[in-house]
Amino acid sequence: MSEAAEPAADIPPFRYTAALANEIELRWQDRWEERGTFHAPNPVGPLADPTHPRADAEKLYVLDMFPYPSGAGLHVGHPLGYIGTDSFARFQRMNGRNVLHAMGFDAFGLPAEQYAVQTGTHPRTTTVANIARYRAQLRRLGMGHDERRSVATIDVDFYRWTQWIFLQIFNSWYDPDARKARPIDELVAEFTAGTRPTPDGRPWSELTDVERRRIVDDHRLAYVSEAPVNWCPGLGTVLANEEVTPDGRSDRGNFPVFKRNLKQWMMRITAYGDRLLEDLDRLDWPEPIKLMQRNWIGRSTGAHIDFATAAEPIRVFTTRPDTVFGATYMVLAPEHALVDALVPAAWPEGTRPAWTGGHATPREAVESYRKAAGAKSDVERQAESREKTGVFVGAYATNPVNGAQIPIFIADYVLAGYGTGAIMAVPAQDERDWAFAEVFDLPIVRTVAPPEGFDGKAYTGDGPAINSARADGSLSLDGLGVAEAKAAIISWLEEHGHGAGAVTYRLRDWLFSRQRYWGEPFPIVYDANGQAIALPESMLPVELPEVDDFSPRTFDPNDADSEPETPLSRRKDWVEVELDLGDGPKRYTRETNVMPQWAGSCWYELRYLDPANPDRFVDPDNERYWMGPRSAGDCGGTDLYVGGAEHAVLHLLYARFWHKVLYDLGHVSSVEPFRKLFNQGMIQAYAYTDERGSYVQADEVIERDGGWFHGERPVRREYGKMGKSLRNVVTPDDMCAAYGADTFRLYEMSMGPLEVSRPWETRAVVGSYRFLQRVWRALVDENSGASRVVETPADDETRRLLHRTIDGARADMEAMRFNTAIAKLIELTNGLTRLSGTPREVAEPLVLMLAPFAPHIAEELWERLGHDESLTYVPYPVADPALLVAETVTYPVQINGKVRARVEVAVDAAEEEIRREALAAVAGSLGGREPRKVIVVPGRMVSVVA
RNA sequence: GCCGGGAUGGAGGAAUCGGCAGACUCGGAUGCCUCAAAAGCAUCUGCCCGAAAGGGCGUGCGGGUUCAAGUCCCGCUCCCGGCACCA
Repeated sequence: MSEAAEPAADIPPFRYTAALANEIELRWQDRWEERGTFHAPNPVGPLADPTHPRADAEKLYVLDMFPYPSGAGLHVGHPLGYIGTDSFARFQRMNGRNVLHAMGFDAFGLPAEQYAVQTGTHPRTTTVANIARYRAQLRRLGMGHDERRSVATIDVDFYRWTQWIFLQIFNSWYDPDARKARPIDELVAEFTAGTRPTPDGRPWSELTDVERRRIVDDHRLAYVSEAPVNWCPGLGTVLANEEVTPDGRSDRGNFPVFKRNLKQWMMRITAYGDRLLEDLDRLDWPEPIKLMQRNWIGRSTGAHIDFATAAEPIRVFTTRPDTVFGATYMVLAPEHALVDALVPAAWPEGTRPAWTGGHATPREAVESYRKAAGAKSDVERQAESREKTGVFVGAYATNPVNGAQIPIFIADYVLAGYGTGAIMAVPAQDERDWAFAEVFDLPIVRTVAPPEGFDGKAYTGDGPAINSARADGSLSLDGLGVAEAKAAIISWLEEHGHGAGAVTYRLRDWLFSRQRYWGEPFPIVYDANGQAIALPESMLPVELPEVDDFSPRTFDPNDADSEPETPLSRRKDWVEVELDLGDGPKRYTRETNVMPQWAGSCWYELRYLDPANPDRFVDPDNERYWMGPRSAGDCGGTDLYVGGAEHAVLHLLYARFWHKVLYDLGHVSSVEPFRKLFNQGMIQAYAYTDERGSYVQADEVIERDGGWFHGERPVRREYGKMGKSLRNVVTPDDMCAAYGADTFRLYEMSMGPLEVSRPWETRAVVGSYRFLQRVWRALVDENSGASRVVETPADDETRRLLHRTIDGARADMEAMRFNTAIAKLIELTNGLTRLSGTPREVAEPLVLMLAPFAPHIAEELWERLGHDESLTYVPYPVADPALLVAETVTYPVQINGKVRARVEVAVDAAEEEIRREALAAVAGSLGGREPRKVIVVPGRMVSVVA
């Protein structure tokens, strides 16, 4: 029988127990809140405070990726990054910085909406409750957040500015000559003045209003366009690729999914491709993340080449125009617009049976192949990457450089969305083309000589061009390297009107509308002509209206031609409005899509700076102070941004894009939103399944005899996420109850480097608890509660240990190596246990160094040391350099790489003396022989070669 | 398949610039305290041989460079993350 709830009677009354920790923690959390301890003063506006001790200090903006407040609350994995940033922020406050650290909530999103569809509970109700829970949990962990700045994306005062930023983007165009976004009015002015030609060359004055409107809309950074999506009539929604199963059905409900075009709002992020790419060089981000963004943007240089056909010419993009003499066939994406015009009535004379797919006519073959390709999801098209499929369309194209007639195929390894959706196939220099050529027995002509001994198939490397000359001698690339050959062929193509040098990107424009309820409404109405019109700023916010039913209208699951009807579209009284937009009252209909969840996370870091500003999304002075460039050439942005690597591409790219638009339009002074990025690892956990494959409660599993058991039954262990369904969740609340928040924080920071993922292990938490107990015991007598701090100076050894600790801990803290900083604090503390009392000159710096990790116990001990004020703004200890230098150095002496002896010599000993001492120490091992070589590395070691 | 990252004791990890591998913590062992247990404290704890002294081996695997390699180079294996066959 265990009566664990009752503390044993003989525990000393003043021991640091979980109960005492909880009492201390709740008290200090109240005190911090009352005193506004973590309020960071702004330069201007309601949060300005010239009397604040850090009002004139150097600033530091520390940012976490804000969470989506899920119904399950936090588990121990979530706060890892938050504890890291809080520890860093607290350290930097002690270094005199004015630190801004706040936490908001990314609160629009699908889970609350789906819950609402199921239960009828308004997503706002659920979300607001979840946010309250998250706030309470974070407060309980002792986060030093400025709670005045805690915003949520669902707040009307927040999303009115999300809408405002949308309007800025809508009312802008990208000027490629200026390389920046400019107000759309300036474009109109240029057209009107005739300084910018219209697309078809007609004078602006001769165009109708609708024509003008169309030209302008084609330039906007936010625009409406047909975009291919996964339309699921059975659910009435568009699905993400990951929600579509490999056989083309919906994950939820198993309905058919159709890939088809729908009218969608798009953002012209591709206009910023080059700047998003170039400015990566100015960011202090992990190289792997930058590389992922570079690959995602995927800028490639090459050429467009036009291949003549019986119909219109086929334009291809290629990065290897130098290999055009080796183009022996062409491949179009099955969806390519030109395919229908190319297909003849019958197979041409001599068409090989293998090319027809067994069909009687090209039309049949094409349609059958398209159907098969259309039914495949993108995932499946990838999975089948090895087995090349395709079909001849029955037509030929002319290779412009040598006049060769080359067959045209369609194949799903060519994607409609990249480049021009068509390729010239050069099997000798491209592996996929080689594989396809092998399947269809197509000719292979090498145009780059592979190196001697090359026995592979396609050769993609550099080498002299071969077989690359026109018969009439007017063009020859032979002998040129790849780079020179590219330059030569591009100028030939340009001269003869067959093509031109070109750049393409992998990056595509951003699909920005969602056919859902729980998101920001667009500040857009449509007029009688169906033209999108931006609402004026004065009509913001467009509030999300209440609806009876949160689900979209569903259709017959097989009705591929159905059109989405969003929840908002059913509120006819909201959709139909009469407005005066400057030309008298008229009737309009509102946009009934909502924005994607990304919208709020694209700019929330700016709102933290000025959360209550009613006039602007952020005051320019506040933005410049917290995020502005620090020097010429600096890109500005937050000083630190911590979050998981799963956002490496989408969120971080979208947020950079919005920020750059705001910069171009003069609304912010920083070029980039996040100057420095740090990717924290994930806390993972073991889960256990029994013989039936059901999960068993993980904390009831015991390890014995090299296996795992739940009761008497053996269970299997798997490693991965923490989750309710896996029955392995451990919450911070559990840890606070068992040990207190300080122990929990300290443990998370000491488990390993912040950037590394690692398994959670509850039984190891006690190590951090014991450490805090030892610190407490060093300063407080457990039996009497009296101070154990003595005013006598520390002995020399203890003092040197202290200063080595300060020196090392400070360096570790600067570099966010919290685990090794904590190890050093433990060593210092362990060095105090042999003393009968703890000298104040050691106790005070120890408490201060502990404070970033375990702020509550540190505040409590600091108060017991006789200080009235919180230690939040007390300077972090500084080491005395004189005490860091040892008097002697112990040199290991190696013979042939193995340590055979050690010698201790004075720190300033001459090399000759070290050498003499070392040789004397290993004389026995050498047996009188002369060493062949002796290497003395000052301060390190001596190496003898026998 | 491609791209990126990683692999160190029973476990998490340390070694920051090529210079003593295993700091610190968990777990384990032994002892002190205790009627007993818990808690706490102390000592030990990479593997193998050995009673010990001592010796040998050792940072995923195989090579290489070097007086010296966890660290650098070449070739593999496995694990984790990302992916849009990107021409």
